[in-house]
Amino acid sequence: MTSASDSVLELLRSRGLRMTPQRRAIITEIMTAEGHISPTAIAQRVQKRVPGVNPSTVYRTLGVLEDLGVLAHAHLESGPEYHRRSDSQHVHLTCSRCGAEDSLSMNEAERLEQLIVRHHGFSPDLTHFAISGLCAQCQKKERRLSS
Amino acid sequence: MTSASDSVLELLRSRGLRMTPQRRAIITEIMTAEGHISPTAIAQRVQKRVPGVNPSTVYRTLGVLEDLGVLAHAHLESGPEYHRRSDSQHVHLTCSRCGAEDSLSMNEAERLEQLIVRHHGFSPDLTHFAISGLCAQCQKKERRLSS
DNA sequence: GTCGTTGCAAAGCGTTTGCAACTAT
DNA sequence: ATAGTTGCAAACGCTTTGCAACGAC
Repeated sequence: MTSASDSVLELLRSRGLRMTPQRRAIITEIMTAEGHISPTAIAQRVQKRVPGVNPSTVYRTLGVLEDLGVLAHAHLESGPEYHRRSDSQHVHLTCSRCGAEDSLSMNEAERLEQLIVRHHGFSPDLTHFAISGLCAQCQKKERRLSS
Repeated sequence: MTSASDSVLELLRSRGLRMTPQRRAIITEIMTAEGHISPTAIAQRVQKRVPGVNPSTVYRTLGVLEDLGVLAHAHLESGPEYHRRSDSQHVHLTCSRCGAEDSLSMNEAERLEQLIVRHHGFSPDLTHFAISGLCAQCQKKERRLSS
């Protein structure tokens, strides 16, 4: 976590960018967050640690970190979510009925990606958009309703 | 097209809802649109035919039609897009580099869906979110850059 | 001292909502 | 006449922007 911040620091420096208290707080927040987190949520959490950090600073920092390749964002039903690029390694499955979230391992995802690339020449990144559908429980409920 | 509007009319009636000139215009626009179309675009096009139609009416109508099962929406990189539910039958592939759009046939999509449902019990709807990635051309360009 | 960064306030954009007037039925 | 529907204007939530003050280097 500290080491993660440090390597980001180096990256920033190498591009003539600076490490400020605000950036440090934002980076810490994301590095300790589990999975993905929305810009708004980051703004709120950072506020608690370092009062006075403006949302626009959060957005600008997220942009910088994404350009540097430290972060990436994905689109879930609720909107954009950021995560460390180093663990983008899962595909979001979100149930459109109950909102439950599950995920595909990268192994499984890669098999799917290979199928697509083989037949289309298109090389998909299944982590960028979520996959919507019905979880096992809700499938049963739907069957009950329709019968 | 006329028959499509007519069947929607019946659906509305059967639920105690009404067919107004505004709705007729919106329905016509979507029924003649190719593939998918954004709420904003619908609003603009409808404006040209029937000046004075308010965007909020468009949003409300889209909601009604989606509840009735006539329409569905998908999430592309540019935001939500509506389409006739009857031809939701393709998966959007969008190139994150050049923006090119391609699509997967439902045959291909179903194979993928089966793979997921088999291993996860989760029944995906691959039409709801686009799939991001690199088109064949952009893959080559990326390779050139990184070498 | 330089130049990247921040906060602020304002504006942007797409979307939603309350309400009174309207109109399809 | 009875609801459902509309336009309007306002508010919404998220995000972006211009700019002057600030602060990391």
